[in-house]
Amino acid sequence: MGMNNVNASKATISRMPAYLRFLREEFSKGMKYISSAYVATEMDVSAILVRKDFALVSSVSGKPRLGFEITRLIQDIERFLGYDSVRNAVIVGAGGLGKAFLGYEGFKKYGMNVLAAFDVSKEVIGEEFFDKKVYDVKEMEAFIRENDVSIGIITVPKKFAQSICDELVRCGIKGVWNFAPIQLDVPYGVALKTEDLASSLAILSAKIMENSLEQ
Amino acid sequence: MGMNNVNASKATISRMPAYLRFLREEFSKGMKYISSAYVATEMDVSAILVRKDFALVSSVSGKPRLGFEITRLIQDIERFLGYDSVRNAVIVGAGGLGKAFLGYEGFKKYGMNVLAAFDVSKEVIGEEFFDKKVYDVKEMEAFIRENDVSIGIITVPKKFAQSICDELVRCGIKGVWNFAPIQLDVPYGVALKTEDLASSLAILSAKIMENSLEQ
DNA sequence: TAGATTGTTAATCGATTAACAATC
DNA sequence: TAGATTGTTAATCGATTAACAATC
Repeated sequence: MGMNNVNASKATISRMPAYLRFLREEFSKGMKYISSAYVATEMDVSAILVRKDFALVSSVSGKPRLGFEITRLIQDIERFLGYDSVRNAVIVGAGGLGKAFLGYEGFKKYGMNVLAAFDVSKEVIGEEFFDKKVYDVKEMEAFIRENDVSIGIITVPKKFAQSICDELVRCGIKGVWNFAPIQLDVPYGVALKTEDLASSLAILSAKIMENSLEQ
Repeated sequence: MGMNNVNASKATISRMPAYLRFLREEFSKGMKYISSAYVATEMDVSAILVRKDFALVSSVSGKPRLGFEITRLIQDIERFLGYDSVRNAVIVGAGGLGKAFLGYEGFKKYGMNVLAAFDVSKEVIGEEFFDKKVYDVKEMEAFIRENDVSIGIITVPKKFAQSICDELVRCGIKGVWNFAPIQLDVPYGVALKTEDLASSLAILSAKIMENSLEQ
């Protein structure tokens, strides 16, 4: 199930979804083969890096003069990313962000199936958003165990984030995707990925500053 | 205005907001001085890296045996990140994610002031979310120029993202923060940061896979 | 064939870590 | 003073790029 080559670097892994999107689009335009140089110019990476990345995930090599067979690449990347075996996920915190994620169809394309949301507020418990229901957090453990849920998405206010995280871990979750602006502790063996908007914004601001200095 | 040292690496910049959050919290607990070793263990980075990072943003050095003066560090990081001069931003696309961002108070703490949202749908134009109004996209240029808006946040469906981005650039925006799952083109001199959820999810999945192999 | 494009090996670049002297 | 902690210089590690032979 899922990713084959665990030896791929973090950097390589993080580029894969973008390659996949690009390749799917080119394929839908009727392209059959694609060169690393073409991918490189369109995607702002070097051609050598593209070849290295493709070599890492693909079982077949590209053909000199022709390039890489797009359908094959798509298959290989999909399998590499584990999109062939969708993971179940739940959202904890049905606030603005939680609701937005409930309605985001795209996750399915990324190998993740969001089943439901959980919250403590009576105002949202029982409501449905985009055909997905919000349950009482008390029902979370049963739900997770019954539905083979492996990912917990945390979209609660930061002061509740650690305790919700602990609860998810206790329920046997395999990975926590944290959107609260706080550093969480998870035990060894549980995967954690925190989205830090402040960090991204800092990078953007730095780029803006850099540009303004150049002019 | 804003960031001082442009020589800081991307990696260093992206760690700064997390340091800042941590230092603010320790300060609120009554701490006056802090050692790199303490920051390191609490934040899962090495102590040497903490010292290197601090040295890069701070005008004063730490004191042997005592550590770093927290208030001073906080000031220095805030100035480094440009939090002393807040940037104005607008959101384009008042869907689920756009609305969630309108309601997110945290951006102000990160040096960004979201003024309003824009959309094409008559259903949302004129509405208010968390005291912030949704305007017709047609009014965007005037608004951006009148209110000194430097950041455009794109939360529209991906098929509209590039044209909205072009429009923002035409309005003189300095930086684009893109949440649509698509690679955008911006001209030289305009900063771009794309949040790629698929990419983050791929990293999380990879970690989960890695863990499952170890057991 | 000639030429475009691949895959591989070595070099470079950037970021992190190790070692250790300096200092309060 | 002794010891904790800093800042700096060198070493290592990881990722990207350059060079180039292989090949269809």
